[in-house]
Amino acid sequence: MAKDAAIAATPVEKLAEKGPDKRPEKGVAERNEPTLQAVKSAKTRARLIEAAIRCLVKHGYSKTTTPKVALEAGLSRGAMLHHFDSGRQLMQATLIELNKKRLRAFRRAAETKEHNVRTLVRAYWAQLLRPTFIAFHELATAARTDKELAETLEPVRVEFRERWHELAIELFPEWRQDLRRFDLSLALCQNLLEGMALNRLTNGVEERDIEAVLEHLEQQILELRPS
Amino acid sequence: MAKDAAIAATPVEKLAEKGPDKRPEKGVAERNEPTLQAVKSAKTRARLIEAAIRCLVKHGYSKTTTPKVALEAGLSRGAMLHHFDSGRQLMQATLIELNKKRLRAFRRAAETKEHNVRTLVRAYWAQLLRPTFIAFHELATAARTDKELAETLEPVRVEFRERWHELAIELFPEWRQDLRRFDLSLALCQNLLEGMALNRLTNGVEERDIEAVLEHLEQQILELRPS
DNA sequence: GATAAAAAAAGCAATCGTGCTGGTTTTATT
DNA sequence: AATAAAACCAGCACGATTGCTTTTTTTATC
Repeated sequence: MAKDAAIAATPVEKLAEKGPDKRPEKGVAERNEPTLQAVKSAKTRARLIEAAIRCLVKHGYSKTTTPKVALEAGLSRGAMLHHFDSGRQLMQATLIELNKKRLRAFRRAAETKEHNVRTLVRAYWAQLLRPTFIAFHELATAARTDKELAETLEPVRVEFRERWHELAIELFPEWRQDLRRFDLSLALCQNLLEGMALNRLTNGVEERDIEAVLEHLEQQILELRPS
Repeated sequence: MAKDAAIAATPVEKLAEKGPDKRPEKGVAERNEPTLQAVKSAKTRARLIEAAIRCLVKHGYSKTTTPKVALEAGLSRGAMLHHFDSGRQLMQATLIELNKKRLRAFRRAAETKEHNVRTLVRAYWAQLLRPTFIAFHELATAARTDKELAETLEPVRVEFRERWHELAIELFPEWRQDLRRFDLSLALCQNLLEGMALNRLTNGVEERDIEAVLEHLEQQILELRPS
């Protein structure tokens, strides 16, 4: 992928759905193609993004190339560049999709299980073990030295933080009393778990320590909770 | 760098100092070149490794190429390959050197400052903000999908853990009473701080939260301490 | 000072990834 | 069924990187 960063600064929205702009409704001379072809396009785009995610997990960012992604998606490279003007655009779209996935998983976990600190901590930890997070981390790491990726990542991080904040305060409204401790709890949870998840990827943490850390974190958050 | 992984499995020791094998001492017909040229060789190797570290920090792993490293070191690419048979070997040697740097910084911090929990936490945090850790993280991330790098990283991680463990227990011998809590404290400290350091690199954590987390961690460790 | 070895530089072929262009098939609408 | 617009595929040319080989320079010892 890669290629030296340049000017860029593509609007984030455009990346999310470059696809065929669906004309509103009718129009005399205007051809109003509803969305039958657009659906296929969207599916193909999704397939490419999924393939990109798998490649990031399997080969890592540095070895994730456009031919590999196309092959993984079962498409030709030409078709791929028809949907994404460049390999970089694909990566940016992938980053956005990864964020959506993480947020979806979050909300899902919050809906099904009952809302106590333990389940929420466990739910997040479970998320960090999935490919989605691994791929996200690959891109986040690359974004440190890739201006365009960084520009895509920034709003993503903001949204993630906000959504998580919202969700957590929705589940535990009593925490509204002390937002200071609330933020601390979130920061604690996120950084500790993510750090452990990352270290785990390359044997940087003893497997037997994990459970103890999880339990301790839960205890900590409980003690930080207001009433 | 990169290039598909193959067989490899080079002994780690060899990577650290491939240089000219210094003959023991004397020997009749044996030419006993002491180490005058060897010193220069070692210096050049060090220069290359330093250049590699700077490249990792500046460009990230995926864009760290042999020409860039050679340029950064002020050497020709030919000279570089004279000291390291391949770009990958350089990366492996760099990984080992980074580990040494981290351990050195550790011991240094332990020697100068007085030994209380706060200073040790702060010392580690300070380490995580330095280029050494950034470069290390680039290589650790790459190692996840690079077998050879992973083989180099494994003993590195083991040594780091052991040394840190030794040092900490040396500074706080009272902790020997409860190794369980001791391990927990170390895991807590390492994963939380590293996670925060990594998130910080791409604006993944609010700057104002950092201080609160640090203080909370210190408090936590103090409460985990035996007497 | 001569000489041999190491260090450094320069050059070479091969490979690979990228972006793009031209052409083919599919799909949707009239 | 015709047609136009997509989705898709194959192939090209450029640039970059890699590992290796060959040549020059430095350096150390006799």
